[in-house]
Amino acid sequence: LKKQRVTLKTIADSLGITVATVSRALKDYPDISAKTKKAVLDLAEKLDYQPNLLAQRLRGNLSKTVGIIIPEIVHHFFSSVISGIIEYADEQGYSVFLTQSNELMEQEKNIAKKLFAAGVDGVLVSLSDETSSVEHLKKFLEYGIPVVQFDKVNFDFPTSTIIVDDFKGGLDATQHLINQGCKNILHIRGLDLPNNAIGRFNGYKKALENNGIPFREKYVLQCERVIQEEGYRLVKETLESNMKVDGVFAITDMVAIGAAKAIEEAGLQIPKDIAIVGFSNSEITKYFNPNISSIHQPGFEMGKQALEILLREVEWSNKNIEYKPSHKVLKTHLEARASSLRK
Amino acid sequence: LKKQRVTLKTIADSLGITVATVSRALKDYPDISAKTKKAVLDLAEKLDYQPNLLAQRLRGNLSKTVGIIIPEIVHHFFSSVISGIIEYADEQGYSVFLTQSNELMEQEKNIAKKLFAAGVDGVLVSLSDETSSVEHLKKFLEYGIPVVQFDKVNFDFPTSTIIVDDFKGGLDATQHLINQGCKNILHIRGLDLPNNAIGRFNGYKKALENNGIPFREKYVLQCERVIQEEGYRLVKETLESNMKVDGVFAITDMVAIGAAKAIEEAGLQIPKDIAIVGFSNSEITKYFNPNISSIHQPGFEMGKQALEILLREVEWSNKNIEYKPSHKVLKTHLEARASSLRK
DNA sequence: CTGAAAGCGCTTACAG
DNA sequence: CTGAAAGCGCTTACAG
Repeated sequence: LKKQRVTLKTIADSLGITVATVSRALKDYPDISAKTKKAVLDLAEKLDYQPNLLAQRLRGNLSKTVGIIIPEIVHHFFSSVISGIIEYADEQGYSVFLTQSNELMEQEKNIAKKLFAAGVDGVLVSLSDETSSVEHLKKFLEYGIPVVQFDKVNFDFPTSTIIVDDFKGGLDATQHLINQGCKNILHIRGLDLPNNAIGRFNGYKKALENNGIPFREKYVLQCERVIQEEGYRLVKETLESNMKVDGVFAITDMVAIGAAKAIEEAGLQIPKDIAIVGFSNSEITKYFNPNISSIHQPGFEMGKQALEILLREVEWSNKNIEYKPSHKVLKTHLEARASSLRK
Repeated sequence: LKKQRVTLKTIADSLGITVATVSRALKDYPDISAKTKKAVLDLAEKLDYQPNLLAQRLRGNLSKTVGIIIPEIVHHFFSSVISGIIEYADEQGYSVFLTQSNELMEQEKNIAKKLFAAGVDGVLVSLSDETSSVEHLKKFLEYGIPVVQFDKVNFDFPTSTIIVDDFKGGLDATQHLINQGCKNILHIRGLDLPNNAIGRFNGYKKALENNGIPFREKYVLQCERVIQEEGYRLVKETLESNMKVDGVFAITDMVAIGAAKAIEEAGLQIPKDIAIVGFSNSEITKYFNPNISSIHQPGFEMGKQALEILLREVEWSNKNIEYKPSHKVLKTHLEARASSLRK
């Protein structure tokens, strides 16, 4: 014998009034008599009435749901972002429709359709590494559904963005290696498209320039996918080719760890022979031996702020208020550890 | 100028028919004329019609949403579970309402209320370490909303469960240490309540018994919280007390890493002086130096299967079919690595 | 073969 | 102060 869910009707019938009155009493409308209000509130409390969210949302033409498209859930940085989003969504009475693209543009397209069908009020997206066009996301804007891009964004797509200062991160990482005496610094970069790969690369270049170190194309290696194995492969090949290397700035911590393995296998010492800096300051940097220096990226904060921006725009959109996309850049900082500290 | 969402009415008006007919045409009802059907399908395609999920769900008295209560999102094992859940939910046309308890019973209670209000069709829950009573989850069952517990479960609560074989894991881990020549094996256990802490502890005990090694209370240390720092603190204290230790079986990989740090700081060698085995086979075990031996736990698989079980029960519940809770135990296996292999 | 009607649970402008 | 009615977008039993 299943219990039946308590609705406005349950309360109304039991009190001999209409659902309209019950609804108003619960929502503290001014015109309700004190007596009725008390009766309704007491009974609602007693029966543990919970409004049906689906009905409220359908009626209000608002789903109170936001979609998130993320490249990978099993990932320290992204799961931190998710955690920030969920916490703030909860505070604001929003539900979150979480999806992952697995870094594939095709999946991103399918997901976009589903989110649209689900009637989300807004979308938070971090683009896949493959995403070369954002056609599949334009539909949201056409229907007045705000989109906020975070971490991996396309600046040609006119939405708000929130990223970390990848340029500054790349600059700081490289300057730190130079300060430690490195002169032949390898940069293992990411794919062509993602702004974070570009920003970090530009920071690397600028740091060399600032210190009068010539930029050499062959000191920039590109991952086919941003994974540990690629860091390992690229550094192994480089060391076997007898290129002179005394520092490595890797696009991510996992790539840095791959590099570290190749360096150790070559019989070289970290940081004495080759110093290493990664990016993200993920948990793993503190457990790998040697501890990996890294650029800290505030994931939780990014998630929270991305949703703040989005919900503000959702409100504006509902009120038909025109707004301009905003562009936020969160600060990064270097956490110098054993992998680069030569002292 | 925002575009308006396409509804059945948009199509009906444009074709001069009623929404009922449009609905039937789209759902491939038998009685529709070929001509009407084609006209509707063509226009729906052209306008990229997507049914309003809220309306469908309200009408069908099914939210097609399941709630997940998880202790921590930023956690390798749990994020793998989430990933498995989301993938299968997507296949089945379900949405997922993801929440985290932060290992706090109080938060778990609040979350349960929210999930109920949200009208989820079912709930997947991994209990917080603190959870001593499941009163807050009973309401779901009373209303015919199935609950499946995973990983950290309470067997007194009559729902289906899916866990890994913690007993076998603890047994294998300890037997392995014994095989490597350890005779004085420390077990760093988790809290009193979680079944996984109990199972692993019992496996430890049984392995000692199987090998005629006496069980000694003082070789079992308990974490106040299951975190790295506790592994460090407990092992450090033990070593300082001059207790004889040549092996450590830790409740989790992070606790094992804390233990490893304490051992190294004491000037002892891993695995020569003290061998270590952790639990979960998280990513970090492969990057820590020395690589940490661990018991593999299939997170993605657990998430997927938990949802499979849940959705089956949701269906039964909707059809008022009686069912008995099922209890699934996934296999674990040891991944022996440098931290315990003495050769 | 298709329309008219009812209803899922809610909210709110309109009456009285 | 409260009721009656309409409507959010859908589905489906009932007519014809």
